[in-house]
Amino acid sequence: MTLRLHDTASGRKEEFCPLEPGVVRLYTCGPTVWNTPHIGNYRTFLFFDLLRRHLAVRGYRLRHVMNITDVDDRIIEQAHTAGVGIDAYTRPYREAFFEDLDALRAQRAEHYPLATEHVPEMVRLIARLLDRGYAYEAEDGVYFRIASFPAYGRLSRLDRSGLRPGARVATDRYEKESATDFALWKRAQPIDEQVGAAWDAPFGRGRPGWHIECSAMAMAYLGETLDIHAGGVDLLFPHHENEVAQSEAATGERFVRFWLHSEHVSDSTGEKMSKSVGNIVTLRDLTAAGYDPLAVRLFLMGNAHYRSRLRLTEEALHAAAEQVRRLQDLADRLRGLEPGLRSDDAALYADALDARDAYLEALDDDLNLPAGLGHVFEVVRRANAALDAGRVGPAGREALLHLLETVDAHLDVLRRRDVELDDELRGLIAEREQARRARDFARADRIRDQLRDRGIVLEDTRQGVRWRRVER
RNA sequence: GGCGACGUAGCCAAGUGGUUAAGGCAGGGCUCUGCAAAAGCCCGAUCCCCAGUUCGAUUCUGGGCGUCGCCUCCA
Repeated sequence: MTLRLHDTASGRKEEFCPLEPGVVRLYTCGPTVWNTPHIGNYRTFLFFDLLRRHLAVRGYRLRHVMNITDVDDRIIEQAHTAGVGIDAYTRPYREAFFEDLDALRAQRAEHYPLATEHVPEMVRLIARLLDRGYAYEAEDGVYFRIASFPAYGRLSRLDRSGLRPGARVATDRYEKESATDFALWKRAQPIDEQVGAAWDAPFGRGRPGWHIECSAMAMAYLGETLDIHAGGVDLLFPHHENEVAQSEAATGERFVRFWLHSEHVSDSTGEKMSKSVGNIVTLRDLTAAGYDPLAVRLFLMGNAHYRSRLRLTEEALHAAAEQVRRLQDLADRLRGLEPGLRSDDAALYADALDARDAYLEALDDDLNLPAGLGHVFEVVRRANAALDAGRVGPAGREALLHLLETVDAHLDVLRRRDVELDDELRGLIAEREQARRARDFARADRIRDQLRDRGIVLEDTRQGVRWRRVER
């Protein structure tokens, strides 16, 4: 089976094949570092992670670029209010972003270019657009002339005549030929100078518009044509539409071969999570509530297909946490199995291999991880039953571990986080063991309840006591 | 107003023109256990409504109802 991906431009799943054999040029829209990202942002970033990992599973080398927008209106305003430059203002958010990516185990892209470090590339691109007549200078900046690009609106399927008239014109502070023309360059205002957000350019000192940043950096690192450009659906219009217009107008080449868009996360009522609505939940909120980042990872990545909306609820998060635990526990059981002592269940061996094929096939079908996990958990159940019955031998063990390894190439939840117990908790567990050996079960149970209240659950097994942390 | 998506068991969710509509969570019963936990077994669906196409539709078409998104900064 070949990898098929849903391309927004065609509206269909298309067979994926990179321009250059074996190498994928991937550009993904990264964060604007003006504030703490919320879970919705991370869903998108984990979608990128899933895409990356599956491309790697399919043998492609990756050239993945993810921009970091460190200059824009909000950053300038916030920095000014805080009385610092934009670099100082954005630094903590940039650092927090990478910390969160690590906590969620998102693989690193090959490049994370900062917008402020690629202004010359943007200036050159704007100059090119001016030369070719696709852009014009106005009093307050340089604009892209949408009327000069007939294909405008094709990607997002928006008819320009259908754009709601009025709103944008009435509120826009900038002067331009047409209401829908967008800024490539904004002339420096005093506030920009104060926070260090102004650069020299042939067409006047100023700062880049948001859209031009992605085109310039994508082309700087990956060339004029990208295999895949991905982002959240809310970027489809106008951001990606604008990127296509300015990039293709400048180069005359096709900018993107595959457009991939991931859906939103909504709150428990079904409304889109966004800063303006004020219903955002951050990763920190969830970890503070006792959720394992790996459960959050599985929830964001695998609870629903990336093109359908994901509703954040406690039940769904708990379900994800349980799935992580079940996978980890099965892996532990299999690793701890003494090889060679038991006979194999032939059917289970076949099931494990079949499930692995079905899993990979689901991933090849537009990254359908939820469907793939369905195949996997069916075998998880059978594997546990076989382990209970002592019917897992060397071959079955290998096949099952191979299946888990395959799944973990995407999920990456089997490496346990190092969670430590303090001496007091350790002491309590030892004390309970002593009580149990003395058959003082009342005392043992009391200690167990005590630990449960502190978020530690004990399991007595043949190999001795196991403990794990639980939510809250 | 324009464009679009979705509506599958208590919750999340995959999927298909036709033998039993994946899987997870939650819940109930049971096995195992000192008791638990874990694990396993058993238990759950008029596939939003109506009409049409078809030998046959949850799956296709049309209409309705509902939810949501984009058209403005937004992952």
